[in-house]
Amino acid sequence: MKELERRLLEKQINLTAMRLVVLDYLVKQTNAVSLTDMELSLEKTDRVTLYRSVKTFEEHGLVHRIDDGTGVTKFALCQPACTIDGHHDLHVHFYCINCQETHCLPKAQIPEVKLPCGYERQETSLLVKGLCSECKK
Amino acid sequence: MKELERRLLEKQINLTAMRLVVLDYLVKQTNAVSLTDMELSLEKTDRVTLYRSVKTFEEHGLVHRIDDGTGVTKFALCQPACTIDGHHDLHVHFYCINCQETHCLPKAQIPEVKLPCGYERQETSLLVKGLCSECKK
DNA sequence: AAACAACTGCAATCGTAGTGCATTTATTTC
DNA sequence: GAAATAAATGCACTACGATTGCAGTTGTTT
Ligand SMILES: [Mn+2]
Ligand SMILES: [Mn+2]
Ligand SMILES: [Zn+2]
Ligand SMILES: [Zn+2]
Repeated sequence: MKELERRLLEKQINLTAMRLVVLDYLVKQTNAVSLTDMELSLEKTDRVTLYRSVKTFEEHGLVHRIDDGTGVTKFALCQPACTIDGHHDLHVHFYCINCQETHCLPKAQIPEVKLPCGYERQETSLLVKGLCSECKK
Repeated sequence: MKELERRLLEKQINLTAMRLVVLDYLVKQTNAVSLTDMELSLEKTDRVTLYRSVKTFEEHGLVHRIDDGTGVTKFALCQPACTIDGHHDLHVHFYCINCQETHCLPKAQIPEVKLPCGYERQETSLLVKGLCSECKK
């Protein structure tokens, strides 16, 4: 439990019961989750509070949001490098069209992209859709 | 005008007045557009009909949809290679955080991504956010 | 011209994101 | 430790894009 608290404090996020519950849930996930996922798994939690908890986490560099093309935003824990000053992780995300799960692929870094002259890059996201290793079998 | 008709027939899309209007609009755009953009620009058009026209265009490989992270789907004409059998264009998309326009960057191809063992790629999308050449000046 | 298929337009629904505000809980100040 | 202040929470409600149902229209076929 101390581990969860440490993780919040490390990112300068005030401790609350709710946030500990949310973080506890997030660390147990093997794939990215939506607000609805959380809402269904964590009984007795208000969606808006979840929304704001995750938003706080995101602003402090504890979680990042993932747009997997489904129209529903997913969230997952960040790599340690992310701080309140910004997200500094550039990994690929994968959406399985069979099981419909969204995974972070931290080992697959997003390659540098050559932009046309005059364009300035600030963020890059790369999404691959296909079959995950489980569904491929 | 014949040009527009040819373009629809080429993709095996039946000709209708509405579809010609929509295509005419699309070919004049320099950036990706949302349904709302079309709705506002093309007076006297029903949003649902636009929705279905664009959907048909997409299914026949005439336009592709772009998820630029704003939560609103954008559309743009495809490169010629796309057919009813699928979209075969792998270019980068750019969202300008200043002018909020979304551009296709057909000259910036998406590099190949190494996936973890067992994953099968089917589609890839790469979005860069930043400042476009106009807004950078 | 009857029969059929494709297309269109209006109404209505769905689902997620987001805001406002009052209440509760935690922290600071005296 | 009580009052004042700030932060967090929960409920109600709004906003808006996506999508469906269905009836009416238009276009084709025989
Ligand atoms: Mn991730
Ligand atoms: Mn494009
Ligand atoms: Zn899968
Ligand atoms: Zn711009």
